[in-house]
Amino acid sequence: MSAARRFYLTTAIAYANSRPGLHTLYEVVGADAIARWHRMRGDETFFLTGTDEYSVNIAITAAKLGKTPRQFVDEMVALFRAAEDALGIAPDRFIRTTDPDHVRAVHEMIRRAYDRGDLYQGTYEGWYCPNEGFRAPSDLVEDATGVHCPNHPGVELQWLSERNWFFRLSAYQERLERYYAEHPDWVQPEYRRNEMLGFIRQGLEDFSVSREQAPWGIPFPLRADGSTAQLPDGSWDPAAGTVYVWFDALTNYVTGVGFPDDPERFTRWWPADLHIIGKDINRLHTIMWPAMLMSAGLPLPRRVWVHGWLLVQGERMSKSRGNFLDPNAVVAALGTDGTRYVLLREVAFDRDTDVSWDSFVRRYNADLANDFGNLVNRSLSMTARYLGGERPAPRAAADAPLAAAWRAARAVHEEKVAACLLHDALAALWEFVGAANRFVDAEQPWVLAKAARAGDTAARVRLHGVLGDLLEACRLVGFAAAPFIPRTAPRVAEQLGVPYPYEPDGNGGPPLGELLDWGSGPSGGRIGTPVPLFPRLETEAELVSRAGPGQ
RNA sequence: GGCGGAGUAGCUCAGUGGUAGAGCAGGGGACUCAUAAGCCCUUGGUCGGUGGUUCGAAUCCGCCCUCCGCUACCA
Repeated sequence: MSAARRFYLTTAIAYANSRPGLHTLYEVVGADAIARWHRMRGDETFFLTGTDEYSVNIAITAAKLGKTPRQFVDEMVALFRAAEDALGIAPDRFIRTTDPDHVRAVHEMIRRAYDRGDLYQGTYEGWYCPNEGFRAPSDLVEDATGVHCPNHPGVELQWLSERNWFFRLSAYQERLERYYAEHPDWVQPEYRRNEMLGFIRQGLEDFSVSREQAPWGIPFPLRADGSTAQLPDGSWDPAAGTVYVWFDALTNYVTGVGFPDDPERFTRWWPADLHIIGKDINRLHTIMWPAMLMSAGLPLPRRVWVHGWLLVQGERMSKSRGNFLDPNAVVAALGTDGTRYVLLREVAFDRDTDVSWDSFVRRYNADLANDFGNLVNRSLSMTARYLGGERPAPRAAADAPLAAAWRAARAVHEEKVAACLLHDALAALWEFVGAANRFVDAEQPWVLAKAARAGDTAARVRLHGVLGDLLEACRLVGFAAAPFIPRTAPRVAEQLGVPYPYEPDGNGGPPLGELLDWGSGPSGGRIGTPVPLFPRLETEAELVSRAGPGQ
């Protein structure tokens, strides 16, 4: 492990068209855990997340509610931020595409593309659904009454033709292929990379980057002749149109670290180390975005991680399907850390996963209440009862069976976090929790305590060693899992009677690695009061059976 | 249609040539420090189908069935 370095990671910005769903925040929770991991390791970390707020749909929705688009998105953003607080998410910046510095960044990206010769005016035409915008021909259904949008079959489609700016993506096919070849790991998991490579090899078409008839958007900064569209009073000529989604949304990643206002800060943080995105926007991030950056003369992100979806009975959890879970409701039931743990352990970060309340509750009870929570509680209770609350030191690593198990678990855990396989990372940690629970039953401290009370000195020494090892195991898991359960980790430390040197967002304190060596905790002292960390939840079935007939 | 992937215990999955595995769920047991938790044992699968290769196949090859991902302007 090298000395502190800088680590910049981002999530996709969430579309602020309605209240947040758990499936949207899942990605942010995962990114937050990775960000905390880097902060605690001592890396200088910048974690960016935020909201995408411009679109025709948002303007329409706001109008239906009798609000201005700005009022509407302000309300949605407040809901996103509240839900993220409830989930313990601590970004270094929450960016909004409506932020003033983002407008400057978008304009600069467009100017650079224009200067490079990658922007030209052309005509965009196609079937337009008033509810959804332009639809690809492959997305349309045709019947006797004509062509319809599959999502709004009753709405009449219009054939629209607009004069728009286009980005010359076609010119980047070769450069993208070369970049993929020279950076084989830059899109992960590998099968996602292969999909994109296949797409590139099919040939790339230019894409439109402006709209004439979408007033709720960032003003397009250029006129047809390339001159500025800014008016003498500083405002922008509406006749120049607005920026369409690609430049508007993707640019947030550079805005977030100072582009173009603060070149020094930007140079320090860019390129991003990691973009975390959902599989539905892979193409935007691994084909269009790199081409845009090449056009702007900027380095490309080092890695893009493509996660899967949360499914409900095999179907994608989504706002439009209406089958999404309210993050606040889940937090109310499982707690902040319970929700974070269950999301990141139960859902595989590299593919789709079916979820349900039942799966969440079972995972919470099995892993948090029964395995880890109870391990901490039983270890502390025995220490209080048998040793009067004095915390014994763990045995030397060579003499402690758990030390070897820890060494193995820690190595796998660190490897899996680095590989973004967060579910596997937690599994490695919990395998060690299982080893600690088996250790308790193998050693039977209650038998040792009885013998010690009867004057058996060897039993007394062994009791101290066993309980010292157990408390050490609890400490190590508590700190290693802290990026995933950041509000519980300090409580673990407090109950164990050891200091917790990190700030609420994971900054400060020594490099985490120093605290994860067996025996690296403070010696001596007393434990705190044992309090269950994760109260066991009753399943729906248990509640029903307990109520009994006629109740 | 093209390219890619997957079908293994009730559920989620691991297992790429040598007598079928894990976790959870279900059943039984011994214990008692603990959040009626933990620990031990255990029920359960002709490893999608079929035909081959091989001394031997979940594992390699052919065909078939089913499912999924990608196949450009909703974000």
